Amino acid sequence: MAAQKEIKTDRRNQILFLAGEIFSRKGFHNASVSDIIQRAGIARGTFYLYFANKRDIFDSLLNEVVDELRDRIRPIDLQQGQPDPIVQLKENLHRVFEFLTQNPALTQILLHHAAGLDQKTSNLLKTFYGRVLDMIQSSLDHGIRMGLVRPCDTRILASGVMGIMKEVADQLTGQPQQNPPIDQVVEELITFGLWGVFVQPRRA
Amino acid sequence: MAAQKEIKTDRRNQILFLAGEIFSRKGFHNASVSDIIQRAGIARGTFYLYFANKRDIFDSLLNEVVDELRDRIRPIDLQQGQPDPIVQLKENLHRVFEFLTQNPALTQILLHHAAGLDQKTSNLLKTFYGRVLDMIQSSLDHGIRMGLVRPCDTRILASGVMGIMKEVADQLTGQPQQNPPIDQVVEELITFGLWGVFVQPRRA
Amino acid sequence: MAAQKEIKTDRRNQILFLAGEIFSRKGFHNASVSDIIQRAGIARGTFYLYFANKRDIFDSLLNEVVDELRDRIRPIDLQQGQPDPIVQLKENLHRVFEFLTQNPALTQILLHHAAGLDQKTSNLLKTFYGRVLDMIQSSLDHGIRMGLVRPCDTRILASGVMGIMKEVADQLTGQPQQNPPIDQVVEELITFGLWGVFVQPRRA
Amino acid sequence: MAAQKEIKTDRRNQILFLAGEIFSRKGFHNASVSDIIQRAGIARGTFYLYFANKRDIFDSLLNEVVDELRDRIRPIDLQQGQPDPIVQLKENLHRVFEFLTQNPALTQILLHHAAGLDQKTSNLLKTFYGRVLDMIQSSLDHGIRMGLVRPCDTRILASGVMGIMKEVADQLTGQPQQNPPIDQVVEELITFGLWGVFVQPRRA
DNA sequence: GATGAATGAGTCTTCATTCAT
DNA sequence: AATGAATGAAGACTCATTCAT
Repeated sequence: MAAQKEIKTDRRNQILFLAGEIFSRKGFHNASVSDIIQRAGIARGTFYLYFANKRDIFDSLLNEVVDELRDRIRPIDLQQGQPDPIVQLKENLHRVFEFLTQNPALTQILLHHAAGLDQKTSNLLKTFYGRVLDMIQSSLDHGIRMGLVRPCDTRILASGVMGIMKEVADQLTGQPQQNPPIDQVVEELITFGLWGVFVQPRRA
Repeated sequence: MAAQKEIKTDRRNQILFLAGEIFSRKGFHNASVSDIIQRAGIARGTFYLYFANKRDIFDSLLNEVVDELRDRIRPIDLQQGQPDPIVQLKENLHRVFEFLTQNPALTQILLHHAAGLDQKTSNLLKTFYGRVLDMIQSSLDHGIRMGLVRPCDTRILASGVMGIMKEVADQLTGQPQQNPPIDQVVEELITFGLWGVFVQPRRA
Repeated sequence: MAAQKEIKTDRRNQILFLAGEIFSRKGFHNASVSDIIQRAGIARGTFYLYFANKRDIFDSLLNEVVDELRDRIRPIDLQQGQPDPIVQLKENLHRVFEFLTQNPALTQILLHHAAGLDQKTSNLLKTFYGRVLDMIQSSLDHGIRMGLVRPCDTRILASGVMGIMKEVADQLTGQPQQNPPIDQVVEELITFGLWGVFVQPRRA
Repeated sequence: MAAQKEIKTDRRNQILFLAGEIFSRKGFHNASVSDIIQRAGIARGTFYLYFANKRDIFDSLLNEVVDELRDRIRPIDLQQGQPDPIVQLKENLHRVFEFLTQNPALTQILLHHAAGLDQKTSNLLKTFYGRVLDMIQSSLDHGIRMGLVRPCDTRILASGVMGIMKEVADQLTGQPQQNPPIDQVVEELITFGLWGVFVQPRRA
């Protein structure tokens, strides 16, 4: 029974994975159920044994990324005894980019094919990104209060920070290519976020 | 004759504008020609008097943004006698955000509904964004050579910079809301890009 | 007023003629009103000043051929004092082929584009061809009674005779080419119809 | 598997047959896919399971006639030991009329609804009829050289002969009716073609 | 009379989903 | 569980015809 279940799960996951590649390449509307079953080598009816409909399989993929990212993004703990906040930040970025680069198809789906599908998906994304945005913003606010971050419009900069992450993630997964090691990417981004690009230090 | 032509152009532009709102809200596939003609208050045949097909009107909108942005993004001229590079940078950002905030529907189409439509559109975007990316990267490279920018992986940071712009543009146009004045947004972004968020100056 | 009327008639005839060429080349369905007005250099609305609708102009052309052919095909008068029946036959054929070769477009419309348009046109053709068929058959019947024609299934042979005329007419008008003189064509056909192609005389 | 395939072929043939009746009655343009599926008692989508589009099913029907006729029309072999040429001719006619009378719908499609559909179909017909015409003409030429056929304009007479066949075929299939036996029709036509209708033998 | 922008009924075609085997 | 033939709702596009100018 357990073996049965596992087989079923395996089959489901296999279809899911292949569908991910298809959606990633073609987007939701251009990808047809025919594309998926052909790629998976299954019959049309079999598809509907594992997924309620085309939206269902897409949602499954999308939830997979979103859930995993939610897990990997952890609020920065400023209590004493915790690692340095910047180290925590690095670890966050590392965990996120590690997952995304290992799942380029899911990344492309999240970044390019989820927005604007319908209201339900829009809300899902809005909630997810909103939460991340809030986390970034509150970190900045906190930093300002602690005198670590210069005063600024934290809403705008939070957006900027998220934009950096999205675009770099896109760059890293957009096409099969040799990417720099994640550590280096993270290092560059953190340096950029903290001190910008200018050589001349900022004058108060 | 000129009046006639103008009337025809006006009608076309009116349909174009309303279609922009529809596409912006629903995306290409979920928006039907019926939606557009209903919104525009015209007959089905009238639509095809001004546009060859559904793709044609979408492409017209997309080209409109891309062309306009291309016009507004100007390479930074480092020759003597020209305005300070940072001033030029500010002007670029100002021109871009001004257009985008005034055309939220077009912005949403560009950011969310153009990717993955088909190969042709993919190529258009790849070319456009690629050119912008190159411009940013070469500016950074140039800055490094001139000793103004600290050495860094300019490819990654160029992506980051573009990500900032995309995400902020999205933020500013995503929903009807009161946005901060463009000048202030630009100021925040430039400060962020140059010096980051950290109060402590970077140590060599 | 008469001049006016004539002008109107001229314009109508001009459109009619050009439409004939279009229908002849494309057939009723593939020819569009746009094709016709473009060829005639008139506005869309103008077309409907002269013709009630697309069917109307087609019918006008068709009636033109059918009426003219009806005029040119005259029953063979066997009364004494009339020309030899075979001479009358030759004259019939001559009149018919003369008109058809001079109006290749109308011929093609009659032969290829009128059948199967709708019930009304079908009936028109059935009536016209039926009358011709009857005429041929009754001539044969008459000939048999007079001992000039050998006994035969006159229904079948009447069809055959009409088929000869249709196909030869098609051949003569199907494409712009140099045709043999009508007299010669008629001569060949009559010889063929009377004596066939065989050298050996038929034995009783 | 073989049974499956047969079922599928059967269904296809069934649709094909019924579509033939529809096209035969209404012609290509007046027949709608709705007509066909209604007649066949199938769903809209089912139609497109067996045929790529409306043209495809029409072409299939047309090719069916043309291919079959090509098979049934065999060049007359004048070598010694072969049946008398006139016997061969009779057999040709018999095979052709047998097929046509058994497939009146296909015959009507070939004769009335294929011409002028588009360039592709025009070429198909031109090629087919052209080949038949050449065959007839070269037979006549050959007959003249052998002294069996009187000298004549073989191009014109070849057209005439083909016209006979077309028109008689049309007559035999145009409407449900009692036709004379094929043998008798063939006999009449051959006698007509060889010796014409006149009782008086032709004088040199 | 002439114009041509506007109309909308009519068709073809696609594709996600179902269900009998 | 698996299959794939069948379904039909949905949507794009055409083009003959009208009518205000």
